[in-house]
Amino acid sequence: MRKINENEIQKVKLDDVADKAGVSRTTVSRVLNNRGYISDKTRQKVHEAVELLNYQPNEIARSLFIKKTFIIGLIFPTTNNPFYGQLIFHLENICESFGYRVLLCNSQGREDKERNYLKMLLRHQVDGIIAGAHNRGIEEYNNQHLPLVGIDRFLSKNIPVVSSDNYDGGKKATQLLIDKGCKQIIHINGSPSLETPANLRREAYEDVMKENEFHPRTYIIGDNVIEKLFDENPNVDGIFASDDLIAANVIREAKRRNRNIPDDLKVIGYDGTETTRILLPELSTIQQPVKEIADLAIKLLMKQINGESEPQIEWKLPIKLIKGETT
Amino acid sequence: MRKINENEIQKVKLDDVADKAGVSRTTVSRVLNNRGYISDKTRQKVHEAVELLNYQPNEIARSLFIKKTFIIGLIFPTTNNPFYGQLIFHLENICESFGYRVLLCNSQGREDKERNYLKMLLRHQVDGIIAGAHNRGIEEYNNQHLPLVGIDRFLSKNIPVVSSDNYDGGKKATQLLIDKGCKQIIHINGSPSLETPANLRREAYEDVMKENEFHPRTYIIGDNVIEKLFDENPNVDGIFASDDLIAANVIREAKRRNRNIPDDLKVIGYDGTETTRILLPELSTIQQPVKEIADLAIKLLMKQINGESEPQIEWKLPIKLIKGETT
DNA sequence: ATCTATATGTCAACCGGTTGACATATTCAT
DNA sequence: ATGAATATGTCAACCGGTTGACATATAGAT
Repeated sequence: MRKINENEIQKVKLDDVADKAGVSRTTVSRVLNNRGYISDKTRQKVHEAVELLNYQPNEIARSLFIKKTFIIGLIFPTTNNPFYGQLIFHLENICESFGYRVLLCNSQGREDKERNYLKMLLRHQVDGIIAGAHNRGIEEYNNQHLPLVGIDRFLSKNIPVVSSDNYDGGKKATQLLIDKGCKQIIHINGSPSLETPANLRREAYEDVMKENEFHPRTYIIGDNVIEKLFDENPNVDGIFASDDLIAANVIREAKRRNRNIPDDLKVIGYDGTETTRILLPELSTIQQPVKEIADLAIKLLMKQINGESEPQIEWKLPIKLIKGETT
Repeated sequence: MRKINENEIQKVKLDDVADKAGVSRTTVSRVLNNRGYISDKTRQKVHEAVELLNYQPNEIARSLFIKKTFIIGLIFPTTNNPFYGQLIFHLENICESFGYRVLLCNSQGREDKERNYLKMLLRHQVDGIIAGAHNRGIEEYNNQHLPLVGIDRFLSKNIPVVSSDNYDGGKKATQLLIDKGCKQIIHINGSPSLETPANLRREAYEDVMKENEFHPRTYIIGDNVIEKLFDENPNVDGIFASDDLIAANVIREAKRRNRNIPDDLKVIGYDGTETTRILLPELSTIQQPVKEIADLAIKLLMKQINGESEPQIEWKLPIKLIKGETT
């Protein structure tokens, strides 16, 4: 560090290292990037100077020239949710192992925020984006030739989507309730207007119900849905919630109404995150392969970044049925 | 977008806009940044060109010149934890409202990772860092004159630390167990070698215990601590866990041993995150003011970024005792 | 001694913006 | 008509790296 004048402290830059080592700027850059012929003596002088000055290359300057930032944008509703928290953890982790860093965007399910984040990421020249936000109709996703992968979320018809096998999950959840003898099974799901593969959970639920000659009934998440559900269906004896938090709310409401779980009412959720397994281990649920989803998403993104082609658009990973004490 | 040759597609740049609008590069920059005198006619021409070409300024180039990236680095153990997930959500959110973006780093409690992340953030020229990672002795935190704020974590003696009132939390938790009639109360905590204000939870526990003429006993988190705790203390009737996930594990083990909660054994946790409140609402806990912590941390960071001085180093925010069914 | 191949290093343009210094045009007062 | 003030815009240097083109030195071959 070198003082220019009071208060202003200049960061060490390449030229300082070059001066110290008694070589040119280029030589230092060559040494640091291992390019061209450099004698051991020079190499060492440079490394000593770098060490001595504690030089940290300015990635911004580097990025500008090489037109690559090694930054991936992540757009998800919120880290304050066990599923996304766990997913983002793995995504960040894997990115890091590939030498990429991660700009985090919590879109909070708001289309305007998502759009702004997308623009911001483009201005920041990110090398790719992984999005699992919950909005549709962001046309910006289409006309960018930017590496992009969706998680549980259709972004545009040519953009790969990675998700768990939602249909199978919905099927297994519903089947479990039926096998356990439930007669009136209700499903709680997010709005079907969101174009997400998670809608397949509902589809599977309806298919299985019909196959077994039951009448499917789905409630859409919203204010007081759970209370309404219980009020309108006093005899409900099986509930398939499309995520574990909803399932937890169902359980709470059931307790409030003195419904005994699993005797009077069986409940199964969806996600099976680590946090849920710890906080609510008795919950039956469909566990998503979160790490595998993250792995695949990054793999597909890296392929795009490296210009390799990949025709497959939809990717489904196997889920796992966890039978707990709530069924 | 303008094709240079096959496959390569050049992003629209300032010069393209200038050409389109029939003015110079400077003029476009002036219009976009509202500097100097620009006639309405010129201004409009430029805006039209920007619109037409869908121009997105390259923030990398801009950052390089103005020496400011509007990026804040966040270093925390993992988003896959309800407390950090919620905290990071708020931090990102508030940053966004100030026009800053966030580079996320999951240090996983590993000192080497934390150190590497720190270096990476410096190379990326972040404007500031908020760290709540769980290691000590990262000397790099000291000699950087970089805006820095710790959350629940001492980084260096001049770096502000924001935390909840851990002493008060520990006191209230312990006192509650005593008030409820517990005679043998045990505390489970992280390693005291981590220099975190969270150690005050333990200190308060010990102080309150002694005041009440009880013998304090603390177990450090590790393999099978909980089983060991029960094995070694068959008569334990109160457990104060230093976070809610541990409390949940305690509850699970207690059930396995057919200990009735709260009759035979009372349990209280710490954190009281939204996720815990949903998944395990019956848990008694000390709730941290997560959003307020985030607010204050960002406020302190912004002060540093703007060069304002702030003598206070330690900041404590009030916690809230939530009495649930486990006590 | 001359020529070529191999090492080693320097120069200067470039990435895409920003901005101080400067040039020109227009308006207004004297 | 002249000078000063105001309006409008251009030029070129700069941010801190990277890299192709080029210069020089040394070694080895003929």
